Amino acid sequence: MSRPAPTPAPGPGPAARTPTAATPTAATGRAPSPRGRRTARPSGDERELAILTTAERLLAEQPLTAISIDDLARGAGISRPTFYFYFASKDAVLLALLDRVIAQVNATARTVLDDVGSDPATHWRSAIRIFYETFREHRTVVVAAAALRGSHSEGRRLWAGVMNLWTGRTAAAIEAERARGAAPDGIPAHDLAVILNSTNERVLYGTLTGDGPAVPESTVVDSLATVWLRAIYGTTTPAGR
Amino acid sequence: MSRPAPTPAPGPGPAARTPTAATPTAATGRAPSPRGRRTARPSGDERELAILTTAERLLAEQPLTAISIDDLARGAGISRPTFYFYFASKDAVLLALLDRVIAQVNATARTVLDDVGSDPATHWRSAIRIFYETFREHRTVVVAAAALRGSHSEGRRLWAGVMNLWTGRTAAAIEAERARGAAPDGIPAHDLAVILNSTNERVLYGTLTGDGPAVPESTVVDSLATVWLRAIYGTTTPAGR
DNA sequence: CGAGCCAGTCAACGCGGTGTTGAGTGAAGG
DNA sequence: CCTTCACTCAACACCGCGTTGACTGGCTCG
Repeated sequence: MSRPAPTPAPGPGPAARTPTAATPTAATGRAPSPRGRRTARPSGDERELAILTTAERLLAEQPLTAISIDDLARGAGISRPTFYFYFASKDAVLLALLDRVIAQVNATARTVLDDVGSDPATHWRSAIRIFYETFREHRTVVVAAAALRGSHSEGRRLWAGVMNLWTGRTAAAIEAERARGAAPDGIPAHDLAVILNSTNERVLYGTLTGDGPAVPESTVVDSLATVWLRAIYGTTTPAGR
Repeated sequence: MSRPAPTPAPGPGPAARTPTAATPTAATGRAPSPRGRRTARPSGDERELAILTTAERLLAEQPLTAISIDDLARGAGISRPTFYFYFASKDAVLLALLDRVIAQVNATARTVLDDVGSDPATHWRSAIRIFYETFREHRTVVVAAAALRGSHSEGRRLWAGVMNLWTGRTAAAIEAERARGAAPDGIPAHDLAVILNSTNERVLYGTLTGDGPAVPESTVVDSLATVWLRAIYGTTTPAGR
């Protein structure tokens, strides 16, 4: 009964070490122990962080399903029941990890992409590059999260949120380009934005995991950028014969 | 010890009911009982089929992880140990299901797409439509298989095979179009093929599951076709300002 | 300063799912 | 008839999960 109540973020603890960087992100586990912990007793945060880094390390070698909670606990130097004091489940750990990645990609994107773009080509290209770099840097987490998405509703929701944000921005940018007469109509801007962002997600995933046919790392960004430009600015094709 | 030896396909049984339609597809489970069964004692095949249909039925309501082997066995009117006589694991069942879908999409595609195309636009469009129809018809299996792909190496391999086949065809068709001067260069044909097929996979998945931002069912095929045409035939963009 | 609270910890338990063993049964078939 | 072989299942061993309940040691407040 000493479990922390469903209070997500009580106040700024002394140490600035809080791992879950941004986004509200509800807890994962069914019932009992939601994510956060109340006070800032130092050892506590260290443990939480130890769990996260252990998870990231193990994920580099094996899929989430092959990692037991006991592995995570041992890796962090605690017992299995103690693990549950910090996280409600394995999934919750991965979700916390994913939170950090999402926060980073969003933050980076904001600093670079706020201007609509004097030169559209480089504008779109740099947006793609940011996605690529962040995915690449945290590939283990991203790959594991993609797997989670298939079976875990909370994971799906989280990912859907990210995609919504990005397709929203993309759609707005496309509409702006259309408004100034630079891009043709033909597909609703929102749908086109969904398609292009889906493309990035799937292609980058394939390139970074390397299963199935994939685009080589050295040229993914350029190839994707070319497809984006053609899809956004290209006319509906003469398709001659 | 009466378990069937690792013989995948011994000879054509009397009944033409063999469920695993095409592709060699090694067994899934770690060690003991690989997929097939030897002779054609009728009750045997019926059982195997009963398991498959039960799986497909249950998948319509719940994810694979929520389905226990006992559910499958009971649904087919057998006990749990007996289940293992037919399949090595839950995953093997899904893989068998997926085999059928793959065989169907490949077969359908072959009948429709063999000619290079008098009218490119409709050619590409009908290729996309076939994918869409088949995905749609077996959406539960496809969705479950996509989830499996994240954690199961055999599932990954199977899916990679399909994608290889399709990107190969697409790349060949693109190169043919380039050869006759109808399409420009700019991206290696193979890479473009990978990108476009990845796009289809991800977008159709999103549309059929409905999580995250998605393209409406009524227009997916058209929108995708437009993107394909622009990506294949569009020039590298004037991108003016 | 002593009482009490509270973050933090873990041995031990119960549960549900998995895969295996070993003993059967009944129909073909020599 | 007696063997063989496809097929079946009760019972078992095992593992990972999530929970309980008891314990500890530092902090705070009367």
